[in-house]
Amino acid sequence: MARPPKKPAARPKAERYHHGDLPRAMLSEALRTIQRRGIDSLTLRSVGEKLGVSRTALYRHFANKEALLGAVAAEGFRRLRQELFEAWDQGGRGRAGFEAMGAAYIHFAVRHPSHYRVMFGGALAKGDATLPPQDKSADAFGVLVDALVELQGAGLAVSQDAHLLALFVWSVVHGVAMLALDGVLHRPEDTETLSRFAIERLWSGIGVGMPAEAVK
Amino acid sequence: MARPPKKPAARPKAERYHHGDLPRAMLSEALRTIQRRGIDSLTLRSVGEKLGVSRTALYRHFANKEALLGAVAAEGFRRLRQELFEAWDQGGRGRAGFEAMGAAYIHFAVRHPSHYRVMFGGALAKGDATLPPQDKSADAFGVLVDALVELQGAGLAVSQDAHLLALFVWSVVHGVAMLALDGVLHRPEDTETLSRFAIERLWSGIGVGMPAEAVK
DNA sequence: ACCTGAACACCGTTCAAGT
DNA sequence: ACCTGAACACCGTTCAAGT
Repeated sequence: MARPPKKPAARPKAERYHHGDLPRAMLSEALRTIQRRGIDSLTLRSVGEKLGVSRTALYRHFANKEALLGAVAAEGFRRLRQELFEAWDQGGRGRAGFEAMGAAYIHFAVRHPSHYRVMFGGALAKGDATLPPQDKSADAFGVLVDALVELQGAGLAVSQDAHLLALFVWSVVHGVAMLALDGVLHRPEDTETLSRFAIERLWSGIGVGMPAEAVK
Repeated sequence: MARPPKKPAARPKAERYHHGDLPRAMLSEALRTIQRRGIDSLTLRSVGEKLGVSRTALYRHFANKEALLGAVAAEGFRRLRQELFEAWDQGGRGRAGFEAMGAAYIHFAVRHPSHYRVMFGGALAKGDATLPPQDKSADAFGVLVDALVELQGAGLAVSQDAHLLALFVWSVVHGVAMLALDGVLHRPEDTETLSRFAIERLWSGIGVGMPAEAVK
């Protein structure tokens, strides 16, 4: 009423995001919410509010909520891919690297339970039509296939279809991760114990070499 | 207006369920919807409508929608438990029985994808407070533990903590099942191939006997 | 080219009221 | 003891309108 508004003033938050990369801001805000309050707390309204933007602004950049979740999933596969490769590479790319990669996979899921759940059962499950242009899960999977091929080349892994081997390895770590997230493993040590056991058994089913030393 | 209603008449559907077991009718209606139209189509309104009952009648028998889903999950574990036991028992309770049990697990998940998803990630994940009185997943798990103990007694399985072994086996079949449901395995044959491979590798990591015949 | 505000259809849930 | 009907708070989404 009283004060003469020379500049538009106010709109402090809106100003911040109008010029920036709104799609990216929405993605990272969605990620934040999912990680900290769970998937049920993610509403388009809350995302808009947090970003100082209308609740329908999202539709200028994403087809709908499902598309936003698809972007969240793709980002998850991108990060998983990187963590897997680092574990494999820094682990020395041998047996130790392989086992580090398995542990890193499970660790990622346990550290980001809600994000991990969005990565699966979401866009992936609804048929290829709604998949993002490049399926980011293929990237993460590719790291695993590459590792197995390299192990085979070094005579460290069984020489069988690498794609099938990789699917098997993925099944095992995915299964352990899901059981952990589903609350079947009640104490954190249980996850650790199963994780170690599974990866060790996995190697003795995949790796070639010592004839399964007697289990004492 | 015109016709004099001697008997209450009408209310043809309501009459049918007032005396019956409404909770059970609601559970099976929910199950039907989930199996045929997916979890997103399950609304309390539709359940009530199908049963000729108010959409809030459900609250007389279940705490809320989540509780209904918990009942759906429990029923799923009950059926899974039975199918696992039958596979194990009819398979001869040896190596063949064990492998039949693994195949039956994956088969159950593939045949009832939405139901299987409700079984996990739902009530199980939300902490012990909301779990049903007796955790029905323990029953299905118990069948697996019993089988492993029996295999150990017959000298067919590695002598190690049966609980840990069972968790490992569960991880593998759960992982294969989830990858199949998540659309990672595109063709049905892929599921079959991975399923067979995983169960065979599983046995050679769990069973005792022939020293891992050379993979040709 | 990007964003808003009102409106719409549809949820789960509560609660006073009925029988 | 069991069920109803209206009401409430909260969704995702559409669309004409603004800049």
